[in-house]
Amino acid sequence: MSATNIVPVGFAQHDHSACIEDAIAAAETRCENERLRLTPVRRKVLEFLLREHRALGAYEILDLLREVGFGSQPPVAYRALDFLVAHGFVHKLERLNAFVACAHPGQTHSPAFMICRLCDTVAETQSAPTSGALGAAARAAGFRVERTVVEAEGVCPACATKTGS
Amino acid sequence: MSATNIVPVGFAQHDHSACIEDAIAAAETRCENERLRLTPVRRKVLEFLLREHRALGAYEILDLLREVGFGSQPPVAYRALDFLVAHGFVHKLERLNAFVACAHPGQTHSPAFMICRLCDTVAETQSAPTSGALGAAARAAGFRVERTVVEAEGVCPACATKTGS
DNA sequence: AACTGAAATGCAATAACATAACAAGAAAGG
DNA sequence: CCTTTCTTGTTATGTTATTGCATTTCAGTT
Repeated sequence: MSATNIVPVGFAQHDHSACIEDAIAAAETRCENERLRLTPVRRKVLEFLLREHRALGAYEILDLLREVGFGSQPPVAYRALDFLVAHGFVHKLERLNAFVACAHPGQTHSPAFMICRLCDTVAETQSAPTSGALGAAARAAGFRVERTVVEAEGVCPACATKTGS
Repeated sequence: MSATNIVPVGFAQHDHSACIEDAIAAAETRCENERLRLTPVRRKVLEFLLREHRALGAYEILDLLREVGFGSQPPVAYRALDFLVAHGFVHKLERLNAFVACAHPGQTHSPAFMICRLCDTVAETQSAPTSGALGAAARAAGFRVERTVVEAEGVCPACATKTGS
């Protein structure tokens, strides 16, 4: 992994239309390889999340699904999200009860997030759960860590500049 | 801070009645010093959380409040919890949408939690948000971290033993 | 092509979590 | 005592998430 892979992209400009296409294509490839089914609903949900490039609530996603003619009951969205989260295409932000497309698809990762409380922009980066204070505490306690939620709330560079703080 | 302070207590036996009394007394002292009002409802909620020594949902707390004669509408519980969380007596577990009494009252801290997915026991420890991968990413991105959510999900020692895994 | 079992979807209902808005009461400070 | 502020009680509503069940679709097999 090169050093640039761990630089968050959420607070920077980038070629967005290409990033969507690439991400969809990568997801398709991976689903084929692993015999997973990227069905129309699932694909559409992933596409919405990539397009918006921000955290969306399940009901926002549901509204978008309705607009394009899919079922509009909550389970439709939640099931698609469950699939996408289970396979690492999407992450859930526990702090916001919302979902974002994974910014580092394909890499095994323990994601960590920076969430701007002013503009709600989210940047994904990597955490290292087994090193650091938490890993040490878990080893000391005999706790087996299977998954970590790491979310930092604060102010992103753009908002810090705007508000002059 | 001595090394023993970072050892989680959530997976170990301890003198529980003493720990409740001490924590309540400490909260009272601190509220007096800081001109905070530990009102009957707030005190009772803190007491419930200390007594149960596990994460309780707001509606579980509400049921307990009802049983002892307080108002039983959601805002009653949420307001007490808001106060207790704001002043560090209680933490919210974003992963569970539930609340636990702080295990390290008085210390300034960025809490981190280990949550057993089998028995729901929660142990609190310390995280070091500014060091480690997340801190480095935040500095690199120019993101100002104000608060961190660090929650590890996994299996506690007791459940690992029970299930033989 | 028909059969079968597993997976996915559609849908209705409901559960679980959380807040807004306003009236009434209690405490602190003058 | 009076005013201001904080706290509580209550009604109503908003938001997030799941359960259960019937139906359809899909992959693999006959």
